[in-house]
Amino acid sequence: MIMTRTNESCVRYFNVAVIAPVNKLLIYSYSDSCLCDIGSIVKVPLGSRQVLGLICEEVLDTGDTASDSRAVNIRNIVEVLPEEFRIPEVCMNFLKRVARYTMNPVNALAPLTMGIVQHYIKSGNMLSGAREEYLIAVRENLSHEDTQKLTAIQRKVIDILTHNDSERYSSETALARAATVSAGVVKKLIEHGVLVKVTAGGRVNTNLRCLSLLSHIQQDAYQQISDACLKQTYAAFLLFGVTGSGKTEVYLNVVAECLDRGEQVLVMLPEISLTDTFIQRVEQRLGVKAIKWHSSVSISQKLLMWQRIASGVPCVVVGARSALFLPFANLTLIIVDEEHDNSYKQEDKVAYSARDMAVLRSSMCDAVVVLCTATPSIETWLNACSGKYQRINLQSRYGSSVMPEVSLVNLRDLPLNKNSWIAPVVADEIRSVLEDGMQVMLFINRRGYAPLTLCRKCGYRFACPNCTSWLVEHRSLKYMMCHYCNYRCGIPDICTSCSDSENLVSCGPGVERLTEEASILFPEVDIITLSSDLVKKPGILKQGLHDIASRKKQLMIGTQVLSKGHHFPFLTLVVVIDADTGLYGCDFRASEKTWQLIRQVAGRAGREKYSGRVLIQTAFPDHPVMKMLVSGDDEGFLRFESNIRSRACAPPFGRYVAVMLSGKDETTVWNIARAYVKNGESMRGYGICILGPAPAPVTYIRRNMRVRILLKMKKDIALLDIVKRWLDSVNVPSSVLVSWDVDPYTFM
DNA sequence: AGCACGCCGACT
DNA sequence: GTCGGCGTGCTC
Repeated sequence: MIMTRTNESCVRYFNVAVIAPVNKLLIYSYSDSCLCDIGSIVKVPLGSRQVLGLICEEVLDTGDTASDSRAVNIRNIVEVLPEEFRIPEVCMNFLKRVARYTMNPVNALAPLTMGIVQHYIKSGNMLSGAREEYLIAVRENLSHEDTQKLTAIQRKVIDILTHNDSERYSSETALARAATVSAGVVKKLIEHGVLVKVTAGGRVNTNLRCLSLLSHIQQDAYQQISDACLKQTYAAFLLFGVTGSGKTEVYLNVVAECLDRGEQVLVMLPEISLTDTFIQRVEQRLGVKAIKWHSSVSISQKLLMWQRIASGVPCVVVGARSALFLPFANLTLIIVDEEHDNSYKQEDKVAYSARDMAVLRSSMCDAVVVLCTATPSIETWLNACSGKYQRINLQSRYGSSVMPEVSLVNLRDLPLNKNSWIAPVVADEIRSVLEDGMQVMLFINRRGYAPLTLCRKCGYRFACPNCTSWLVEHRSLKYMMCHYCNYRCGIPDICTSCSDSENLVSCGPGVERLTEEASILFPEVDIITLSSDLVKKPGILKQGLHDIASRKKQLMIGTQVLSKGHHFPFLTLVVVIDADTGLYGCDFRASEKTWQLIRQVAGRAGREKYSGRVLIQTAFPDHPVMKMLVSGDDEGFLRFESNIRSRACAPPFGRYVAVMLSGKDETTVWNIARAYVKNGESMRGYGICILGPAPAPVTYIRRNMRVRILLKMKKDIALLDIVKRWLDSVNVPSSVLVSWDVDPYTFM
């Protein structure tokens, strides 16, 4: 708490990040010094209305030295929200660091931390009955005598809870059903305190714990991380383990220990569709109610959890990247699962990498961070090589399963038939596996039926009227669609240009077309097709995965949704239909992405007693990525790829900042871009190299012309301050939108 | 985001 | 001369 100076009669001045599109901090005054400090959420007047704001720093020299503060009329803070809405100091420092790193004002970042509070205030402080979720557990230290007093029926309930370790019950009726008693019995036991409701952040009930036995290798890994957590200082780990090596079991043991010590833990997952299954696993293993945090959790639930997290109660939060900005008061461990996954990179609004920011967050609060993956990003792998992260290997699969054998199908020697994307030899393989009663997965990273439709008579190609992109035919959904702006129209039967109706052809394969081919090749087989647009409703994916696990479906055809996290015991053959998309494109991460994706998909095969095979169809069998996928030489690939990056001074050896300008009027956009480049010449003195302006690869999106400027520099945070000044140096009209991305992932 | 301010065309 | 369209800019 900052002391009030006696000569100033208790009036204090603060820089406030208001929740409004204002790109700087505003000064407000407050006259009751004890209630308000850095991290307080306040209501302030802004023009004619009131908005929420976050107190960022105290201004000690107003009036005298700050020349502009005299010119403005400093208004008073209207209200300070109660203590339970205060953002802890570490979180404030973290926000400021992220703001500097991403070259944004704190205003732009503040909603990430306090957005839910804003929702709550806006809705008139109404909490629409946040029904608290819980698990039912037997009271700790229930004595033998206590049990003796119970009736036989009541003991049935206790038995269910104590003997069936891996099952957790989250409602009275579910437990009653499992114990074949009436709900009243369970209710009475709760009333008498024999059973308790375990809520999120509640005291850890250790007799609910059921950790599995670890192998020697897992035990070593666990020990290293556990020891680091005990030291209460920052440490970063790369937990490098092939799919199926038991990474999760390793870190769940550490999570359990942290909770026992009364600490807070964050587990980040790349995909929200994975959280429910994961939370179930956490709750079964650790016997605690986990806090779920992602976009589809209700506001009232979120607010309740937000306050609990801010109050510092021990808890485990499982969430998407947005959970990183929660007001943890006592965070000691962050797990970043599937650290290589590109969905950790947020690209709209404020661009940031949740993985990198998780490392930063840990280092700022003396926490331990564990990056888990089977296919590390080059960044993480190099940090592990240099000793910045401690590397832990889990290189053999748990139990008896072995890594699948990978081979290439050279499409140059074995060309595909017309309108076919499954090579005849591959079809034979698939058939023989299916005949053995095993499952097959065909992987193609393209949604829809066909990526391009053209007229063979006049050469017309169906393109989006608003973007520089082809319209993708989605035959099952009965429309053509632009994957950039969501534009849709009916599937044409005549050419837009020459009105010919005989010569429209679909070019290239998508999941739907592959399904069509497979159902002709294997008519007797049950096929399931999974892609993000076919599984929009949450239940459908779950049902689909269930059908696969129960062997109701033998052949699965899908996009990326199939590559992550799932476990199919009877899957023994994985076919990568087109490994080459993007491999020779302009993207400097193309090799890395291809390697990660194929390696992940390959990891789905042969995870239990049946060994797996992977076939990769490629026209470039000599490409180093393909060669190393076959040899399984992960380390070799990572070394090879980092050598290339090193020579080009590409990330992570140097830093890129991508700047994108877009607007309806081409000339204005180009003029602004040129003004930026001209002003940028002065940055060369700092070793900042400026490239462009150039039209973006997707030149138009929603009729907006897009022009790109790329900056290359050394990795030095001070340089970003210079770049920020450069970004402010051009007067940009509101018709042009300027956005930037430090450490960009894609350049589209 | 709102709201004021100002510049320009249409209309009493 | 005055009303009102919207593009531009500011909010402590």
